[in-house]
Amino acid sequence: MVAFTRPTVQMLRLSRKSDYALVALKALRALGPGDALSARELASRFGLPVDLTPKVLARLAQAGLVQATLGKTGGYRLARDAESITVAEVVRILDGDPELAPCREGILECNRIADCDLRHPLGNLQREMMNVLDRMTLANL
Amino acid sequence: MVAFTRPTVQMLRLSRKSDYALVALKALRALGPGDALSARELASRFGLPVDLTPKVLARLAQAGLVQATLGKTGGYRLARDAESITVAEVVRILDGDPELAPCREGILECNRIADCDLRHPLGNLQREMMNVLDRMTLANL
DNA sequence: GTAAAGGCGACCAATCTGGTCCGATATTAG
DNA sequence: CTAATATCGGACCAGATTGGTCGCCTTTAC
Ligand code: SF4
Ligand code: SF4
Repeated sequence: MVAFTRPTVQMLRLSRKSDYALVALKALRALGPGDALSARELASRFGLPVDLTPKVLARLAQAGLVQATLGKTGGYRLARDAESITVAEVVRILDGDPELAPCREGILECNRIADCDLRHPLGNLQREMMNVLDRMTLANL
Repeated sequence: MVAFTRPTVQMLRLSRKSDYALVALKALRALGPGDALSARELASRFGLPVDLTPKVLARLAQAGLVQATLGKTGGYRLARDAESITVAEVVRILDGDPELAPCREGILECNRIADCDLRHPLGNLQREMMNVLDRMTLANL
């Protein structure tokens, strides 16, 4: 019953969580020095999933990117300079360290993994890609 | 019954099809000028899925990366210089043009898409990423 | 004490990917 | 002619990941 189910490419894509995280971080960055924003406020302001947003923020807090204040008037604020927060770091926090080559997908392991002349070049590629994501900071995005 | 089901990150990853394509292309590159390899041979030599390999090769043939020879002694060979075949091109052929930002996931469309100051920066990032993949040719991988 | 906030774990539904199984046709070597 | 190859198409399903929700608990402001 859906009009256009354009199949979407999942590969080489940012996860939704990372996207949400970037949205939230960007909002926190625009905050005054003493202010804070609650997860609920962030969610309602940007239309993010209400129950998922706190989880994302919590991960960021664990990782030390944002600082959480408990209590009734609590909320989140940036814990570090916006210049030191990169897209790559956010991705690592929320999705884990990605591997470009699909050598191990879940339980499946590629049977050529022992002797494959593709792994190392792809590893280099991956590092280059992450470097790109690492050069993009919260400040200049 | 599986020992370590390490959850794998699907994001920022090459699809299996693209991986297979690279494996096959690399093998074709090592071929003599007049020789060719059949999909069946490629599959058995590298342990690729027998029924999927012809499909992948067919896509590459459509795109003009490899040349298919019909008939009993047919097979595939590279149709272009290895220097002109890039990882990015293979990905585009097999998975489509990836978008870094998950603005549209299938039917879902992000509700902030109209006014989002994240899209354009992420678009730039995406272009940079694809440039990285575009600089890696079949020759120097 | 109460309300509002964060933290955490478990769970379920939607979705995508990969892989398989079909079938039919054109082409070429031998 | 026969066999083996490529081409094209589609339908289908099982596995895995992702995203989203629910529920309960702790902490803090007022
Ligand atoms: S073929 Fe090589 S690169 Fe691709 S998955 Fe297997 S081991 Fe990794
Ligand atoms: S928030 Fe912006 S970048 Fe992220 S999906 Fe929505 S529109 Fe795209």
